[in-house]
Amino acid sequence: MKVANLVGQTFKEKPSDCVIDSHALMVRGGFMKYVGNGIYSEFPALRRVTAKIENIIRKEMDAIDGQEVLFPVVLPASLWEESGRFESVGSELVRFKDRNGSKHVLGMTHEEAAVQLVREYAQSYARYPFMIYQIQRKFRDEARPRAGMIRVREFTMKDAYSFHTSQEDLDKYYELCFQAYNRIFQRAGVPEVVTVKSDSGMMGGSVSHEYMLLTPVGEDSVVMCNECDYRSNMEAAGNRVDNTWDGNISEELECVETPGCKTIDDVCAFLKSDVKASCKAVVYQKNIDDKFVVAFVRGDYEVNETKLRNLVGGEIHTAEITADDCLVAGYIGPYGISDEAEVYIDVSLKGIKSIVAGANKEGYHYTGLDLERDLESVQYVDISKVKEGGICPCCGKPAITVKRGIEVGNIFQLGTKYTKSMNMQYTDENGESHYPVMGCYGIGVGRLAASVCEVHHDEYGPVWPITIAPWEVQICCLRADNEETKKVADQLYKDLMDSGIEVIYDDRQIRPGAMFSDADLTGVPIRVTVSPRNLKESSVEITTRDKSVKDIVPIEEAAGYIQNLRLKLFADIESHVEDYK
RNA sequence: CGGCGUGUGGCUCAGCUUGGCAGAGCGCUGCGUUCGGGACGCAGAAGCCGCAGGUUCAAAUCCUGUCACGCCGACCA
Repeated sequence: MKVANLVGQTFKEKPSDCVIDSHALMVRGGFMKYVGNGIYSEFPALRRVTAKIENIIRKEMDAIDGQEVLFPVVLPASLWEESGRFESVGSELVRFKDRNGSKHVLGMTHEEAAVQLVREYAQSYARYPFMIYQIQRKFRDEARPRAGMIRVREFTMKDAYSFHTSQEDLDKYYELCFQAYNRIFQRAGVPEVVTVKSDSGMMGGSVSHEYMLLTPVGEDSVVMCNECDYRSNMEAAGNRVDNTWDGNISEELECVETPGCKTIDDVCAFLKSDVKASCKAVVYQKNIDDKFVVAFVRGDYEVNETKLRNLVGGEIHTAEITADDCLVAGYIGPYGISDEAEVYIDVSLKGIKSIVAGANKEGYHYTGLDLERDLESVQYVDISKVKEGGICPCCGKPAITVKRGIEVGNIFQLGTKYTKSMNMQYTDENGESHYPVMGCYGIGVGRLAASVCEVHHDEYGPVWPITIAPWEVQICCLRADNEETKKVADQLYKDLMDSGIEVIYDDRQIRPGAMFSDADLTGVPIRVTVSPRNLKESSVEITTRDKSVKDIVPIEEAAGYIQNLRLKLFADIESHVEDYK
């Protein structure tokens, strides 16, 4: 391929709407073009990257006996009505009617389609276990697309679905898939992807993990322990709080006037008390009947809405409290609260002897509240967000750290949620019917490409790992108007192509600065510079995009040198790929 | 869905306060000089100033509405 013919344009200036580096570089480098909100087209350079990622995924899925299939993008609503998700999923699911008025959806995930595909086939236990997967476009009408290709509405995803006759068999396969995923990310050149326990959300099921690429621009919070292997995403992270400090002593319960103090900071400043010994109320309402749900956490903690939602057992939304309600906004406390509200008390309040809390009366707070002494009964639940420096729920040391990450993949144990609702059964050895248990496994292809760029780039452009780079070698022919130079570069291009190396060749008659800048933006790992200056020494210059190699090599040795360097770069990445245990 | 902001050649933006011929740089086309980190000169093409309505002799500029996009939040496999 010649740069001169490559469809896609580079830009010198950063587009104004690009906030993160990978987005700006991928637009500037001619990798992608904006089409609409959360919708992008891929130019050839990016398509080559995503195709390579897809092939890495394909190989690893096939290695664990996956079989590639293809589901439709448009699915009849009736399928989603079977599983109940036509109603339960929010407006991310695009629903529409065809010309006959029958309802359809755009596939945002394909559990239903997977069950539909195999429920007749897999009626005998002898067919199990098996896994099917596809690599295909999905559309999710996200509330807020952002960060270029990292969070989009239309995207390519590999989604896999496995079917088993027992939980034990699913466990075994889940572990296999867990390892296959590690290998995929290692092969894609990002061994720094970490796995975390996660909340399974709308997918249902119990066990699930997310694969997170740690980067400050990530939109998810990852909770990690510096002392042990504990890792979790914020939603699923258990919180432990140490409430043994000097001065945590009992005091008398007293109702004091706190005029105009509606926030925790106001109250603590007014009463000159420690935030640690305060109680914050966060009020929600149930979506079904608007009943109030009051969450009490220690003043310096935040509510983890996912954990609360799981406890409440239904959807909740932030409450709007009016004067007519049973709650007094700004002065809500656990002592003397209306029994019309559902109350949850967080573990962060456990063991505090003297708490400042709202008095459920306009302008008043209690001091000296001891929940275990003053309330009839206290049941502590875990509904707060973990904090930096918190206590690890695994090893018990105060070594929790919170980092940002991009979720590049996830795996779930679905159980029988879909096989039951969609009535998929098989007959076992004894002639009895059972519902198979399922696992599902996803990887966002475009998001992975963008994430790799986000983690591997410098100020001039992406630094693609050779396994997913759009090309392996780039030839820069400086002074292509010079006959001798052009001849050598042409010959090298031909030689490399003949030996099966993926080469992009820049023989445009542009100034060196512009050519180097464009090459940096393309991010090809190996660069060969052919120029009159090097030819004086009968040599060419060979460098790597990450600047670790910079050599002057005689022309006749160049092709061999490049092939060796190329193999070395592949081997470097392969050395990080773990074998199956 | 709430808050803030932005819409002017392909890209980055000025012009809007105080209404008066639609501008610059990059990019693009041609010619010439240059040539190892985004050169320079000359000549050129390219604009429903987001859209609709209003005020006015006159609107990119003022008013009203609307749409789109971005950021923060809510939400999210």
